Amino acid sequence: MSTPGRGLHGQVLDTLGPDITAGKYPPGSVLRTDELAQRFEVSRSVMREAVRVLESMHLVESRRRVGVTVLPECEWNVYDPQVIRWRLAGADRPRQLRSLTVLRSAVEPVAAGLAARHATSEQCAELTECALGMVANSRGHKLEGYLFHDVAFHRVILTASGNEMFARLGDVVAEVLAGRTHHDVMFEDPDPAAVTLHVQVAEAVRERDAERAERLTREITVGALQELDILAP
Amino acid sequence: MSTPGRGLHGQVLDTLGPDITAGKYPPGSVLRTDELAQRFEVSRSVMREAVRVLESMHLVESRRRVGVTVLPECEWNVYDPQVIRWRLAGADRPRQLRSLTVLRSAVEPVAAGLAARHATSEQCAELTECALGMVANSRGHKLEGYLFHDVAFHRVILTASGNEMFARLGDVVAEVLAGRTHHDVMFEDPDPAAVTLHVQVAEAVRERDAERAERLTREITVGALQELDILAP
DNA sequence: GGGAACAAAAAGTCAGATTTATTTGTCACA
DNA sequence: TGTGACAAATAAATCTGACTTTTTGTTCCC
Repeated sequence: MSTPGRGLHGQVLDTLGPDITAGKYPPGSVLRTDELAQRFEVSRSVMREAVRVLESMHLVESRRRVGVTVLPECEWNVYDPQVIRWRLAGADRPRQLRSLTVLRSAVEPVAAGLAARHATSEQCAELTECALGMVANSRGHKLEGYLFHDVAFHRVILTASGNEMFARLGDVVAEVLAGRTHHDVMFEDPDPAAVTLHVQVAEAVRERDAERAERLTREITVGALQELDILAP
Repeated sequence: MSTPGRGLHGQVLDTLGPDITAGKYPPGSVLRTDELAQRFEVSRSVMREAVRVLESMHLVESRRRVGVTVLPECEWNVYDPQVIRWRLAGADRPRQLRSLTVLRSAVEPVAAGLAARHATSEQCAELTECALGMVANSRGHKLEGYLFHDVAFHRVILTASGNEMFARLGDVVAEVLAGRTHHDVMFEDPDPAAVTLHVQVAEAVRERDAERAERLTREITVGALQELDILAP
């Protein structure tokens, strides 16, 4: 996944990024460039490049005479795919998954509604194909095959919405779905009701029924929220 | 706004970033570090830092023996606040505003529903205060005062939702609202119906009525969509 | 006790040398 | 003619050391 170690500075980030997002250095901690360069056995220039990237993610702030200060969590660019991966790999993975699932529950229904209006006929076909793939893999512990088509399905919806911001959430959704299948408990076959809903969403989009596509997708995301016990009592 | 020119590499980014996001260098264009360093009259090290930042935003890709390649728009980290600002400052500002407004319409209603469940009493008080501020500035061409309270209102909603991903959209919403007031036509006083809706949302949150808060906020965002002529025929 | 001058610390900048990976072209051999 | 290996060219990647600038804290004098 992603691009591990594209250059020395990338390798430094692969350790330093997760360390920071994991809270190893509490907000306000001060690091010094020279010290870091020594620790990672790289030149100062390489270390500076790494710091610049962390700075662009608002994970740290570099100030003269002070050093590289770790910023509080509320400043981080939590939409940066790299930051998301680092956080998902760390200890607060569960909390991160909850945040992302709530985001999904807000975005995907609207995206589905837009997809019903803007999807090309190719995208409609893709969608149907994905839904059928999900059905075909919904019984008999074929979880990987199911996941593959599930991810593809939601990617098509987000892309077909015609909104670039939605489209870019495809990777996030993929990460969340993969996380649910691999890390969390999902020994059993997927919920048949969920499978049916996906098929119906594909139908609704094909029939240009925006309202129905939105409502059905909302049911899917409500299910995702319930799996994580996120809901009102 | 933001932090212009934090170091030489920042100044380089202030021109190179907008240039790239404006499409001045079409996707696939190849830039060379040395050439750029000469053009901007900075050392190669500074140029490299700038390139690293652009690379972390997925605006460009740097490869040996090839150079710095500009990536297609679909690769960009469109949620990066810096990228958003650059694009809003450029020629496709209208398209960007539409994307962001659609995102708002998806996120804010859900955020309001969550805020009704999780808002602290201080946040409820803030919300009421903001709504009252909007009312007070809703007549007599007090657009700046209105904008100030409007931005604050939506920030509180997003923060009070308790979801960090939502909270981080505060700046985006601020940008969109400011854009509407300053750039687009808004000579007249704001729509009285919108003002009333804000007051009612504050009420709903205070009374912990999640469903009503969500529904009312959806009405607000539908209004925002209509202003930009984004809606079904 | 307050303000100005001074000193130290750390990031910021630059320039040159060197290394490394990738592409591209060439040449020999099948 | 095509294909493989090998060599050269190229531009990024890295390292190093010297120098600059800004900020902060201290000290000294009034």
